[in-house]
Amino acid sequence: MRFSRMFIPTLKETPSEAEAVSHRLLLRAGFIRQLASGLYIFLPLGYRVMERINTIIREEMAGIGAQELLMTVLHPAEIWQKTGRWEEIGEEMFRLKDRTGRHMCLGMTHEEIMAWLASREIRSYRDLPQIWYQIQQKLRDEARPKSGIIRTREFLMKDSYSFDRDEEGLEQSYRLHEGAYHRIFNRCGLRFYQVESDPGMMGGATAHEFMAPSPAGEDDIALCGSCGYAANVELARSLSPETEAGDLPYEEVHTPGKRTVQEVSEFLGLPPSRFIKSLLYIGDDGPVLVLLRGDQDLQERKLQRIIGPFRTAGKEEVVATLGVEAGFIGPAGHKVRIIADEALKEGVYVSGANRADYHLKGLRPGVHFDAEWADLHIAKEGDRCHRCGAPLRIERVIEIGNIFKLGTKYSVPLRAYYLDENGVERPIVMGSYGIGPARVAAAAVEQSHDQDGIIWPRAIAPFDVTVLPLNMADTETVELADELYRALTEKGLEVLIDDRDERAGVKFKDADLIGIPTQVIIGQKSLRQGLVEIKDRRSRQRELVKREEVVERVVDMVQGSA
RNA sequence: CGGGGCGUAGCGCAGCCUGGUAAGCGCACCUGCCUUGGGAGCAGGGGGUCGGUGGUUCAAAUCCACUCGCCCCGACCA
Repeated sequence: MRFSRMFIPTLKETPSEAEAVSHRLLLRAGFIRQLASGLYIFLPLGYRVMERINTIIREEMAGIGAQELLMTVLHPAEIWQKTGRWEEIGEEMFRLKDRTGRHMCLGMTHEEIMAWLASREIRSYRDLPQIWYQIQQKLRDEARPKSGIIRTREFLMKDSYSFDRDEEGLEQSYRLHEGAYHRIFNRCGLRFYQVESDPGMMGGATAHEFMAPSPAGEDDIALCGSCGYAANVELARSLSPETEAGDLPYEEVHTPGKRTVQEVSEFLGLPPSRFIKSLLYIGDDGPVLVLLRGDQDLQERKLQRIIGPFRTAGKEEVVATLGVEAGFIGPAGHKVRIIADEALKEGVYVSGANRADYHLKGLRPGVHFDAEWADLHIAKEGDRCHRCGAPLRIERVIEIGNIFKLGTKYSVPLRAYYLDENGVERPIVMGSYGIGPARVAAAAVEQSHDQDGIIWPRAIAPFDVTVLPLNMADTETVELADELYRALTEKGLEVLIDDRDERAGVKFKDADLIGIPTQVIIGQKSLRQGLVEIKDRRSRQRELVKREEVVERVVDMVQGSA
């Protein structure tokens, strides 16, 4: 491909709206353009990267026997109504009517449609198992699109769905995907973790996410370097640091105006971990008092899993429900449901005395109050692993893929049943598995760049090699460049030749920005000695090679580390 | 949806507080000369209803109201 004929609008300056590294670089290097909030156009370079990622995905999906198909973007409402998600999902779903007034939506995922297809076509256990996948546009009216290509309203997604007879079959399909995902992300050159995740509204029990570490991410994961425990902090368990031991006499103390743990802690000279935080939430089934150790914070997802949707209680609600104002609430003597974090099971604590301006020392769980025990706190850096006790670390990550065991959540309402050997009708057991190719690309840029630009992993770079004839006015340079371009292309490499009539500096800057892994630089000075320079974008190392040996050397480089 | 910020030429910005003499700079773009190993130089040139609407005023990029759009933090994220 000739640079002069390819649409590569590079930018010297960063558009002001771009914050995330991947957003800035993809914009500057001419890979993407923004159409509106959360809507991005992939320019030729960006599209090439996406296609290379998709090719890797297709190869690995084929490797586990998955079959590619293509569904529609527009869905009739009835199918979504059957599973209840038409109502469950709020404003995030784009909805519209066709000309006859029929309700439709734009597909944000395809569990329903896949199950619908299966319900019509799969009759017998002999038809199972199946794995169907597509690489299809998804639309979600995101509350807050952000970070360039990482969170958009319209995005490409590889989504596959497995159909099995039973849990055992599902387990196998799940493992196949797990393996394929590891191969895909490795081939794409990403650093990533597989972590336990919250199945959430997808239903089902087991779910994992594939997470690429990056400060531009939106999730945090907890990792144990010792036993390998890895989980999204939404559900990560952890042991809080031991609290200071020492008995406290059971007594009420006057704490005028001291409400927060911080204030009372300083006032009484005791560490926050000796306190019980009492927080009132209002769930669908009424108020719930949540108890946490003073040095911990509530992981709302964990509470939600126990009591469903909830909100914090207002000031008046606190007084009306508990008879005391916030700041002096204690765990004892209330009629509301009380759920306490497990970290409070042992020890002697200080808490509110249920009386304005007073706190209570010497509180013992099981003696002075009772509660349901649950894991409620957010796992923090420095907490210990609940499995092996080693310290946990927390990392910020981009979710690049996920795998869910769905079970029969979609097959039952959509009547996707098959007949087993005994002629018994059984629901198909499903799994669903996603990968966001654009996030893979963004994560690659986030993880692999320097001051000058992108450094593409070889397997997903828009081109394998770029040829830079520095002086287009020099016939010998141009001729050699063309010759090398042809020879490299014949070797099966994707080559971009910068044939623009630009100064050397411009070509160097653009080449580094765009991030093609190997640069072949043809300058007059070296050429007079019959030498051509080969530069590795990542290491920045240059080597001078005899002009006859360039092709062989470049092919080695490209294939060597691919 | 709550909080914050920003809309002036393709991009990055100044001007706004203190209304008039304020449509300006750098880059990019076009023409010519020159130059060719890290975003050159000189000369000439094109391009902007100052996001939109309404108001205040003799006069609005500048003040006021409304509105649209974009970004960031949070909530949400099937």
